[in-house]
Parts: sequence; C-alpha cells; structure tokens
Amino acid sequence: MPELPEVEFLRRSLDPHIKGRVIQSVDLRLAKQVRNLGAAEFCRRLTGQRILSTSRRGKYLLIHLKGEVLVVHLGMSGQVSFWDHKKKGSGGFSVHPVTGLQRAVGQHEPDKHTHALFLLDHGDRIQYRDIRQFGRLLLLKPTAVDSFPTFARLGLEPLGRGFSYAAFRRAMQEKKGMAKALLLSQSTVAGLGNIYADEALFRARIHPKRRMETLSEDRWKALHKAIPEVLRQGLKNRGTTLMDYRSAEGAMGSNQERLLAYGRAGLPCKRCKTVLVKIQVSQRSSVFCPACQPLG
DNA sequence: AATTCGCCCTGTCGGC
DNA sequence: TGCCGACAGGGCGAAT
Repeated sequence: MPELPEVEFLRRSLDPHIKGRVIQSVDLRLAKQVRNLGAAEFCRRLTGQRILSTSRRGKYLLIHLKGEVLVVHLGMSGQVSFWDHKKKGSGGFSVHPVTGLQRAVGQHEPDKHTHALFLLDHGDRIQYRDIRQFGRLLLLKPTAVDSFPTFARLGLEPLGRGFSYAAFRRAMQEKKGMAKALLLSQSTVAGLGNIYADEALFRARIHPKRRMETLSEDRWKALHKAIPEVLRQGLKNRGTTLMDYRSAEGAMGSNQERLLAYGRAGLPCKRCKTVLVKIQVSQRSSVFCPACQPLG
C-alpha cells in the first residue's frame, strides 16, 4: 500500500486509541515478520510496556514505548488496525467482485493473515495483518533507531521543515540514474512509492527514465514543489486505497479518485489528452505522458 | 560506489 | 473448469 500519506494517516488514526495504554501481552503468530529478533525476546520486551507516542519516518510507523521502539513497515499489503472491545466486529474481509476492493469497512476479526496481536487492557488490541508478508516488524532501543541500517539509509522527510529547496538540491546533487529509480530508492527523499513517484513526476513533467544529472534547474524546482504537493493531497484524502489499505479504524482512503498518472495507462492525459503510456523502470511499472514528460 | 537482479509471499485476473 | 503466467502501494542482499 502504503506510502507516506497512508502511513501518516494510519498513524493519526491509531494514535488516540493507543496512547498511554499498556501492552498486556503479545500474540505473535508469524515469527518471521519480526526481522531483528526472535519471537520470545520480541514478546518479552514488549510485555508490560506503556505506549508513549507514535511517529513516522518515511514509510515506517514508530510506536514509542518506555525504553523500546516498535517499528512497523507495511510492505505491499500490511494493515494495522485497532480493535475496540466496545464495538461490534464486521467479520472478515471479502473482495468486491467488481472493484476488487476488499469490503468490510470497520474493525474485523483476526484471520489467517493476521500475524500479530498486541493485547491491551479491557480486551482492546492492536492488530497487524499482512497478506503478502512483505511487511516487517522491528523492536529497537530508542538510541539505536537512527543508526539501524534501514533508517540510516533514508533521505529527507518531504513533509518536514527540513525539506527546503537548498537541502533537496544538496541531497540530490550527486545522484545519478533514472528519476523514477531515485525516487523509489528512499535514499534522498523518504516516503514515495510507485504511486506518488509517478504522480510527482507527472506534475513536474519529468520522464521516469530521465537521467537526474541532466535535469534543468526549473525541473529540479518543479520536482521539489511536486513531491510535497502529491503527498499532501494523498494525506488530505486519507490515503489511496487500491486493495488493502485501511486506516486504523478500517476506513478506506479516497485519493485513488484523484490520481493523474498512476493506473491511467491508455487513458488520455488530463493536461493534454495524449494517451498515457506504461513502461518498466527499475522493475516497477511507470505511467507517464509522453508529450508532457519528454525524455530529451 | 552505484545499479541491477532475484527473491521474499498471497491473491486476482486474463488468456488459452 | 482449470492451469499458467503476469502483475500488485516494497525492500533487502547478492551479484555485477
């Protein structure tokens, strides 16, 4: 799913439910989802811990406890939801036969794809579900987060105060290679995935295969402007739900209705009516307008 | 040092 | 109906 806007909206919807609560126990059903610890240590270190706050770095959700940080990455299909014992469940998920979207908005019972439950008091719980199992859980000491390889690699926060044109230009300056590949790498700007990278390149009128070292100054400026724009629009619309993405309360986003490039191959460009084209870049599909986003 | 390429998974869809 | 390949919001580690 889950790029920066989806993770941030998830964080905002989850935070008020879990802040100040104590994890009574952990039911880890698929141990390999925890990438840096064995199951026993993971569960032991979390048990009895109070949740202090939540934050986000790139596409990573961080849940801060006393002396521990639980890191959640949703991969392609991960979901984190809050189960409220006072509300009724809406059962499991089912796939809508026409739209392909998973039905069942609202809280759902754990199923075979639910890999971890963090049990709070009164029967409430945080549920972690991931069909494709590409997501990951980490448990780190607070002082070890920034130096953990995953985080050490990450670039600028595009919605943070530090995302000035000067900082962006400096971070991008020495980068070579194709524009789309660089945006997907997380190494200069953190949080863009296949959807928002295509959207940002469309807005900035940059071909996905354009070599970064050949970008003109006005395209650099356009890209710096477009990145926060597409992310803020996604956040405003509560994320993009294509299949799996839900907020902590099970709600779908609506940004899929506003995408200009992603998913629109074969349809006319909303700027110039030229038919949008899909190509492979870095083993990911990229949709762009051959007229608005020339390679040369 | 910087790219590229498998690979990790399950599920859905279209073609035959 | 079924089988098979392609594809899907991502990232890591090995190979080049």
